[in-house]
Amino acid sequence: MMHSSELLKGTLQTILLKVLKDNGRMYGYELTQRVKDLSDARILLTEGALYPTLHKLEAEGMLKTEVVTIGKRVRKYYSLTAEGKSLVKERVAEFIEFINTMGNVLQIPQPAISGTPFPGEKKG
Amino acid sequence: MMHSSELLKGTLQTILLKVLKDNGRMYGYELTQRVKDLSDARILLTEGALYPTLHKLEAEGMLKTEVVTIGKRVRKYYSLTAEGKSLVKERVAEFIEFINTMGNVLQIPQPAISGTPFPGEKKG
DNA sequence: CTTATATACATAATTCACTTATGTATTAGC
DNA sequence: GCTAATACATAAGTGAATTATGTATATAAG
Repeated sequence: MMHSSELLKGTLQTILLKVLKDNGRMYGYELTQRVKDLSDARILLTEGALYPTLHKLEAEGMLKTEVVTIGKRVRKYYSLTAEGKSLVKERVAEFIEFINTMGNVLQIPQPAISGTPFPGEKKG
Repeated sequence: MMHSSELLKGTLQTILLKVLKDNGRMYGYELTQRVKDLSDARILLTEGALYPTLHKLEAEGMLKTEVVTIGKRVRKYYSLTAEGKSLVKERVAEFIEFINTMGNVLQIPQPAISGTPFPGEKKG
């Protein structure tokens, strides 16, 4: 899923489901780009993780697909099913509980969790 | 490391290092209890994950040990080396960056990350 | 035109942090 | 005397990821 950080493990399904919820129907490559943008290039999805995960979520009935041909290119659009929408809520709630728990264990002061996206970064 | 949540993966070293920093020298079993307390029983370290990780951190020079005999019981106390202290800072900073990044990707509103430990839970 | 890069999908082999299972031994509670 | 808690340790197995590979179209640069 990513070059660095062991921490991303276990977050892939949550990320894909939530980004699909927020953006409506999207195709695989588009998802990688959206996540790259949202994370300021900190999370770079690899195909080896992405496609098997999408296939799995589809097989489980969380996602439905629609194949669209653009010229000679084939795109497979994914969107949430009713079950999928329910799963997103669970997963995001679980993630929030996780960070609150970790915040207590690691004794992280509140100001450390900033409202500002990517503070202190430089352009260019 | 835990029954539920795939999310804990990759957090074990960070947890152990930070709890050792905050509590000084501790032994393995004590660490499992401290983490259980701090997490309101949400994070239950298993020995199969705990001991190999402690051994690895010791082998890497991040922890030093001291064996103490209490009656006929043997306790192995772990504490941070100078290198270990430096590693804690890195790891905690990395974790904070991780949750800020995830907060942006998942579009989690600030109030969701509460200053109150374990809101809404019930006793007993 | 040719080459490199970006777009777009897919799967197989491998890795590695974890879970599960197992083993040993002391101490405390009923 | 039995069970649970304390206290350490390691081996086998799992599964979500990485890495590697494959196919094919579109575009920009030389």
